[in-house]
Amino acid sequence: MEALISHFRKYIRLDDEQLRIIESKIAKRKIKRRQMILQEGFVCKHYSFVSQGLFRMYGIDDKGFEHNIQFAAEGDWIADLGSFHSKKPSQLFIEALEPSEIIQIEQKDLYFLYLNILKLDRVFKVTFENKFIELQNRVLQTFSSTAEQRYLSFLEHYANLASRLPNTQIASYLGITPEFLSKIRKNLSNKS
Amino acid sequence: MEALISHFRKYIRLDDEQLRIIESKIAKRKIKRRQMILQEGFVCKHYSFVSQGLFRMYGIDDKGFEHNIQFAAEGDWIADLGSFHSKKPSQLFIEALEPSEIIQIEQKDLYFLYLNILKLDRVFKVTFENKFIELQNRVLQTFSSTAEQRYLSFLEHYANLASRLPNTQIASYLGITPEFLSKIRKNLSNKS
DNA sequence: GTTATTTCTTAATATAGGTTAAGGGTTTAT
DNA sequence: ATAAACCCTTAACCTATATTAAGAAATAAC
Repeated sequence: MEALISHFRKYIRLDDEQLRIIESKIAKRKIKRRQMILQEGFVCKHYSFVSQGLFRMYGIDDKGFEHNIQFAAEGDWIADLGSFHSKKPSQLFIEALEPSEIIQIEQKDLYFLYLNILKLDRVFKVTFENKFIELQNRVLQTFSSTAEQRYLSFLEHYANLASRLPNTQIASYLGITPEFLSKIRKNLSNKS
Repeated sequence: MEALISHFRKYIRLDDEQLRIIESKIAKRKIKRRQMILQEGFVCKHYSFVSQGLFRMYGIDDKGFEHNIQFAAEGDWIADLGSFHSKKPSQLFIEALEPSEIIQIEQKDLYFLYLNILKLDRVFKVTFENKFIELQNRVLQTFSSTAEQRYLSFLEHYANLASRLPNTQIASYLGITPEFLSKIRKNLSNKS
């Protein structure tokens, strides 16, 4: 659980009593490669903090194609926030791409923590604000750059992830097919 | 200033002293149609709360084309959050599409308010979380639907905005050209 | 109320990226 | 160690959307 506690401590100070409360509300889980922690049609019941491993969140379109909307590695939170708060069935899947370990908080427990440790609002305010900024850049880039530019920018910006992900998964995140990514990679290697 | 105060009161209770502090840190401004409140190359120095009117935030690509990344109408916040917090020059523009009125908070004042009215963290946590959910849906939709489906979904979901915006602006938000939107609209009217 | 500016539409042509299909390479699980 | 599953690449053909250009319609400014 240390990973989560030190995550919180980046933003706020916590006394022993507060630590005790937090620890009583969280649970550690080991997740196997390929295992889903959320499936379409189910309500997203947990926030999951990744202490080890790698996940993807994706949706499936009319034609059955998957579209990655987010990856989450060590130090990231992952959940379908819409489903979590509305308690409506999710349209998304969250799957482990590597053997992983997560720390989970249930909805009622998170609300309890928000009420009893007011500073947690700050932690999550900052987290959501940063994620929003990141996503907004992604939207702008999607509309204003070619697939090749987006691929290069992904490699540069997420070098760590890129080396752990199959190209298939990167292509899906970039909004292109694996075949087209392959063409891009060939072009790039010819250039240099 | 009432608009902003009642916005805060949707989320938290504020006593008279807190109201006084907030009111001392905010400023009302009238903005003309076409006026920019942020331009590329400048640091975004304010959070702006729209009490009246309509804005768009956009970026410009290599070829000089504009891409709308967000609209903001009554009750919305608008700012380049990345530039605001990092104090680095923005790559974005924020322009009034209608004669408008905004309530602005400067960076140091917002930080002061965060320190002195802790519950504001909750207000902005919820705001950012909701904006994040919305944006994530937009990303998924961008990759998994055709332009026609996205247009229909925009009309349905943002009926209010749609009726106030020229199609040019909607097209830019959807990531397509005005010409192609025109073709889509023709197709739709033939269908029905 | 007129004029200037912006917005919308149409149509012909062009292109980034998708689809299909198939073979070879790599991982993974046992 | 081996079989099974997955992943990557290539190539020919296809499609959604872009580009260019130009006129008509609507809106804003004076």
